[in-house]
Amino acid sequence: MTNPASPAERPSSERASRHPRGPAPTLHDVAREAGVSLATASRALNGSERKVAESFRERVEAAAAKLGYTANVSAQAIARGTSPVIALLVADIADPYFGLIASGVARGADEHGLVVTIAITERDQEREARIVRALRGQRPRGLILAASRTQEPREVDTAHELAEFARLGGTVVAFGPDGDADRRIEIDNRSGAEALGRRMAELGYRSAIVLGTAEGVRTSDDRLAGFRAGFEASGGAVESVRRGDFRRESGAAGMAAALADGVPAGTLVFAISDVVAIGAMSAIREAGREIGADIAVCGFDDVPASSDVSPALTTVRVPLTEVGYQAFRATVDADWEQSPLPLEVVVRASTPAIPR
Amino acid sequence: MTNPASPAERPSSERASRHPRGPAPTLHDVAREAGVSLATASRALNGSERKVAESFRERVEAAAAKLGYTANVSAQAIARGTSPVIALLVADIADPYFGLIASGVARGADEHGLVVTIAITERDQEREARIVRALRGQRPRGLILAASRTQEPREVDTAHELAEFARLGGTVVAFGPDGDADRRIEIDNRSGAEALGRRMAELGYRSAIVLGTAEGVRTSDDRLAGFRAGFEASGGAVESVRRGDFRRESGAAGMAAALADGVPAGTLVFAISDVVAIGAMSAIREAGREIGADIAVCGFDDVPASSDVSPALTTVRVPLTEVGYQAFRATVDADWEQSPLPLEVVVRASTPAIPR
DNA sequence: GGAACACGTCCTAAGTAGGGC
DNA sequence: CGCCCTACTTAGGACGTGTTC
Repeated sequence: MTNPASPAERPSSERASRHPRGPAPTLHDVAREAGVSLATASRALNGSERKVAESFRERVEAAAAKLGYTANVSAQAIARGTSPVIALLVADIADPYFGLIASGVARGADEHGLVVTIAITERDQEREARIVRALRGQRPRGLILAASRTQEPREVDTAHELAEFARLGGTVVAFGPDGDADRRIEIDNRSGAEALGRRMAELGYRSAIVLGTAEGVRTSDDRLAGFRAGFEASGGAVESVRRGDFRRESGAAGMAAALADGVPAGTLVFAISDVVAIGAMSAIREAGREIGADIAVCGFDDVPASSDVSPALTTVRVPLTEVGYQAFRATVDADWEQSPLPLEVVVRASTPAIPR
Repeated sequence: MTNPASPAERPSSERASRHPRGPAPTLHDVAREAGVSLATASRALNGSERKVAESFRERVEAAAAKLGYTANVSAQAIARGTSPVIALLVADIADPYFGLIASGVARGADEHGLVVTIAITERDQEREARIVRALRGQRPRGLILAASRTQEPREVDTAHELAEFARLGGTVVAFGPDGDADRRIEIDNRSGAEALGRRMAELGYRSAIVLGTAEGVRTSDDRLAGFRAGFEASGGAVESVRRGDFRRESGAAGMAAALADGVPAGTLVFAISDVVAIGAMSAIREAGREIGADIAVCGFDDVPASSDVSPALTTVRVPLTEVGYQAFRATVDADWEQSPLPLEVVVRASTPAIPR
């Protein structure tokens, strides 16, 4: 008789597989294989500061390799009281804005041997609360809230979840001025938009339409206020503000509505983000108008697509990958301080200078 | 004297926080608070099929809510022998191709109450092996390899890691014909590209330049072979193939090189992906040539940006979010079978019909 | 419904074997 | 010889759950 106590037959409903199934080798198995004690094996592989003689270490490592051993992270997490994961909450991972941020977070995590778990909030407060609560169960080292949210006090639910999360020793990093977070990543949307507004006025624009999101969303409010301040201080006037969300379709719809109401030539459209601006551009084109000399468009973020549309989109460059990387650092570095995140106005063909 | 045995002072190097730190409430705490046994609390909250009297369940739930209890996922993972996570490996999360796939995976995971951990392979075999190995420690339910890889047999390293992963009961889902995976998501790149090639020939194109990636990358090989078959069967000829990678810059560089060698008007450029095609378009524009009547361009994927560039890019639509969703299902459904993933040629302005 | 064990790891205490001084 | 120092071993508790009896 061979070893396995109860091989039994697998229920046929189980996934078919060409591989023989079996339990994962444990540290115990490795120790036995190497002929050392459990404690030594533990020290040799995932070791503390205590030293292990070279010959023993080699034996243990050889045994581990032979058995294909990998430490059970869950078990380590329980024993150590902390698990090597960073949770990242984004509104929509298919949006390049969040894709770039995620990219930066992932790079940092990789450098530190941490794992990134990602969740989609869809900018829904209730969903967000549910997710934070579920993620709390993972006992992550840190939680990065990248989805910009409303200015209004968060519903008690999420605030409570975040507080609870922090109480367990996790660091909460939020984008923007978030009262419930331990640390904040500040993108100076206001100044960036202000510089953009000034620059547009300098180019000769005097009348602008703004495509924003619902009032109360910080990112949108700041960009809008900044743009208005800069544009009006230099002689421009914001004619109207249309509200939508951060999606391309929202930009197209908002622009279409504006066009239906009539948009004089020489008008500038400022969209809250490049993605929205690109949606607006498609609406302008569909209406048979021209982008640039006829209707000018500018956005915010400098997403890669912005330099690929034509005419290329004028925007404010935000170093999003760097932003993500910093958010990660904020999560793990004890004495973290935000490095400056320089924003830069990038003028392209979508906003030609108006000849006087 | 208050309770805590050794409050001690925290080392000042520790992260500052406005929240009092403390251990997470455990099931034990909940049971004590509710005045029931541990087993009952466990059954009431994360319970198996066994019933718990309503009055007890209520008491337990009330206690849990009061204490802000959340089950420790790691502990559950150990006890149950499996953890509620799906690992997703992509080459580059900032690439919209993977962003869309990730979006579909995340949606599926959310529906099933699973967590998605994401890792970046950068299409580096060694990195991939390392990541799979590290992820194995998490004992995830499933592993999705979305990064297309080379056709050549994988280095022993990764193959072994994958086999080991499967042996522990995890399902490996790979894109393309991957011998080491339990399940495969097949995108019919060849047929799609063939249809595109035929269609381009029908539009009147007779001469094409192809921008591909290094030989051996399945996705690229299939698309290239399919395009060539369709295009040549209908009277076209592929003049040259330039190799790069899947990034925008690669498309720009490849196209710039081609332009330096001379590209006659009426030539069609087929790029291995939309992202590459968009890079090529920028190079064409920079060279002072016109996209469309002069040099036509088509791509593959139908990434959102493709309909936003102008002229809009002709391409093959791949339902990427659906692909991601299906990859997720393949991971959890016992009797999964791939549903058809229809590809569709989308002709836009970047490939105008050539008047004869 | 409860008591007790199992899951895989880390950690500590106490003991032991060997080497150099 | 006795001493200390080092690096091992054994034994067992702890972590928070799920799951027999």
